[in-house]
This record gives sequence, structure tokens and C-alpha cells, in this order.
Amino acid sequence: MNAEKIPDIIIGRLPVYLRALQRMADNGLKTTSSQELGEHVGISAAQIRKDISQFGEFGKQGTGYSIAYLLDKLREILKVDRIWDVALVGAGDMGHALANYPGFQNRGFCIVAIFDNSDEKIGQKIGAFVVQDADNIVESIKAANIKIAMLTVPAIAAQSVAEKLIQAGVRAILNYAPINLNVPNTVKVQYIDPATHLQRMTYYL
Amino acid sequence: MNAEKIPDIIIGRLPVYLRALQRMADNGLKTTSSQELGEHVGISAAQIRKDISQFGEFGKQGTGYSIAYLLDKLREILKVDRIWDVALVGAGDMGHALANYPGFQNRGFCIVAIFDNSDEKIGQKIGAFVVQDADNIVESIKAANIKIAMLTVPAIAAQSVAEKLIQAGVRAILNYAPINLNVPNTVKVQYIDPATHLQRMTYYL
DNA sequence: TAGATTGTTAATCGATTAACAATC
DNA sequence: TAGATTGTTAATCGATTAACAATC
Repeated sequence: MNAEKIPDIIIGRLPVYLRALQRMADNGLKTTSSQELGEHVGISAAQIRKDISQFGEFGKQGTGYSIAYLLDKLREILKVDRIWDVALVGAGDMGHALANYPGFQNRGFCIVAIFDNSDEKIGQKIGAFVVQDADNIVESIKAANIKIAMLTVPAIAAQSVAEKLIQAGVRAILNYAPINLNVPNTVKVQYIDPATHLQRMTYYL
Repeated sequence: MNAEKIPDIIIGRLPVYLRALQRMADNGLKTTSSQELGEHVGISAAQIRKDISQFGEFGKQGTGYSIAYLLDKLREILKVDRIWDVALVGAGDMGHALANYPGFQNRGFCIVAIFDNSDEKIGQKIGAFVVQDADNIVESIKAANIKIAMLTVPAIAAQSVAEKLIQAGVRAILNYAPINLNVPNTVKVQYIDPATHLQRMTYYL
């Protein structure tokens, strides 16, 4: 398994398969086919088979895929067969929404620390957490050995906060600030910017 | 301009160029080159020139692109040289964060209506808006001629709400619910699911 | 003029699809 | 056995890159 380098574009589709399979499992289904899964996620059956076969032979001719088994394998491949500690920087509205988001726990993630740099926010309670002073980001994240962070600070602050996170050992950043981050290629960034996403659709209206 | 069909993947990059150029303009810059813009967005200069040249000849040999002119052209192409009315369905934490999000106005969007189906939420004020009963989605959106919606409802409700939105004339949906939507191909959907985005990075850790 | 940078072509590279033997 | 569906190959399709003439 995993002898050759797997293209990013395939890795990017696996979480979508995972989500659909989790849903099928929740609905009590036991097996599925590339055809059926493809209809759920809007991807061709051939592509799904090709993607999955990069990692092993997880299906059976004639009957398709065991949902539970494929779920296990995908979780293992994506390394979400465990719970990752996540830091959240920026305790504004978006930070609050993420802190209260119920969808992380059963998909491999748990927020364990929240930071902000404003005096009003520091010390505030959000759920079970107390907002910490952003001045302590580096030591605090290093000590807790956190590898993943979510960034919900203003665009102007994003690059410098990202650099502190990286210095502290973070290797994956989910960036909500509407700006591109400059990071070494040992660090992964995913971007979420609602305005950008909307602008990808207006062209077609 | 626009004689041939432009690939989705190119349209998807234009908002990223737009955002970077807006930033440069805010910083007082007047011109840029494909090289410089590429460094800001992490895309090769050749690809940027190729993308932009799909729509016309907006640059000048020797000097590059006028930032103000390219901004105008990109806004026109993406149809964000105007303000689009947007409906928001789901007044939970994520809905609140979007309702208060300051980044829409100057990028072409304005939330004009918020819906929820829970008795506690209906009638509540969020910013300048009063949460409306989700039962009125179809007539209300039709009457206001709204074409874009953001969906922050639980996964279980997302498909049926999407169908009502489409029935009301919505043609672009930004879906925060962690589920794939089944829509006719006259309707565009963009997905934002923080857990999925995080799962795209854990593979590399 | 000399230097810089575009727009575009052709070559390369990579991703998707169609088809089918293998086999459950 | 007959039917279904995988994993994989080869063909197609599409996207990216490199290179350079045109020209500001």
C-alpha cells in the first residue's frame, strides 16, 4: 500500500467518500457499490474504484464494498482513526461558531485550546475553555504538541500568527482569514473564505 | 470575449486573483506582473497569464497589468461588479457568524433575509434582521428575487431545504451542512465543511 | 534603444473515462 | 451457473508548463 506518491486530488476526495459512507452506516446500510457511492457524491463509479484501488483491494467482485470495512480503511489512510488535538486562534464570531461546532468529535478532531490577543476576549469562557493570551501561542502549543490549528483572525494578522503556529510545530492550518498564507512546503493549508466561494458561483448566474 | 466555454477550474481561480489584487490596491500598488501575482497566490506566472488571457488582453508587454483595470475586468467577468442579495437559512452559531461577517459587502454580497424553523429562533433579531419562519422560504425568496443562499442547517434537513430554495428560484447555494446535495445542473453548489477540510490535511501529518 | 513582460503555441504532464477480464 | 461488480489497462481528454515572438 502507498508505494507510489498519491496525487493530492485523490486525497482530497477521500474525506468526501468517508462522509458519505459514515452517513450510509448511520442509516444501517452494510454494503455499497462504486455505482451507488458515486451517485451520492456526484463522482463517476470508475473514478471511485480507481481512487480506492490506490490503497489496496477493499472490494469484492459481485458484491461491492463492505461499508464498515471501507470506513475503517479510509479512516486509517487519512489518519483520522484517532482524535487530533486542534488549536483555535481568534475568538470572534467565527471562532465561537467553530468552538461550539458539534461535528468535529466523531470525525477525528477536538479543539483543546483557544487564543485571542484582545484584552476583552482573554479570560472569557467559550464552552469548557478559557480564551488564552495569544502571546503564549508558541510555548503553549509546543507544550501540548498540537499539530493542527484553525485561524479565524483578521486578514492583517493572519500571516504573523501563522508563522508563530509553524514555529510552535503546527503542520496543518485551516485558514478562515481572506488572505493567502506563505508557508514552507512542510506545512499544509486549507482555505475557507465564504466570499470567495460565493464568487465561484456568480459567474454562472 | 467568452466565445468558448471556460473551464470551471479557471473560474475557480479568478476569485483568488481578485482577492490578492484587492489587497494590492488597498496597499496603494498600481501595477503588478503575472510573476508577482503568482508569488502572492502560489500559482505559476504562466498559468496566471493563460487564465487571464481567456477573457481578453488586459496586460501590457513590458509593464504588466494595471491593478485597477484588472480588478474591474475580473469583477465584471465574475459578475461581482454589483451587490447580490443573499438568503441565509439556519440561525445557529454558524448562521450567526455569517450574519455578522463583515467581509461580504465589499465583495459583492449582502444578506437580506434569515430563516429558521425553530420557535425559539423565529422573531429573534440578528443584527438588523429578524429571523423569519422557514415555512415562508419559497414565497419570500421568490418575492425578493433572491438567487443565492447560504445553508447552515443540520445535515438531516439540508436536502429538503435546498429543494425549497431551488423551487423559489435560487441558483447558487453555499452549503455548510456536512452532506452532498442533489441538485439539477442548472444550480451551483459550493461546500464548506471544516471537518472535511481538516481531513484533507491529516494524511500528510 | 534595451529591458521587461505579455499572449500564445507546442510539448509535456496528469487525470478521467471506457471497457473488460477476473472473480465473488 | 448466471449476474454483478471489482481492479486494471489502454485510450481519451484536459490542464500545466516551457519557450519565445511580439511589443510596450
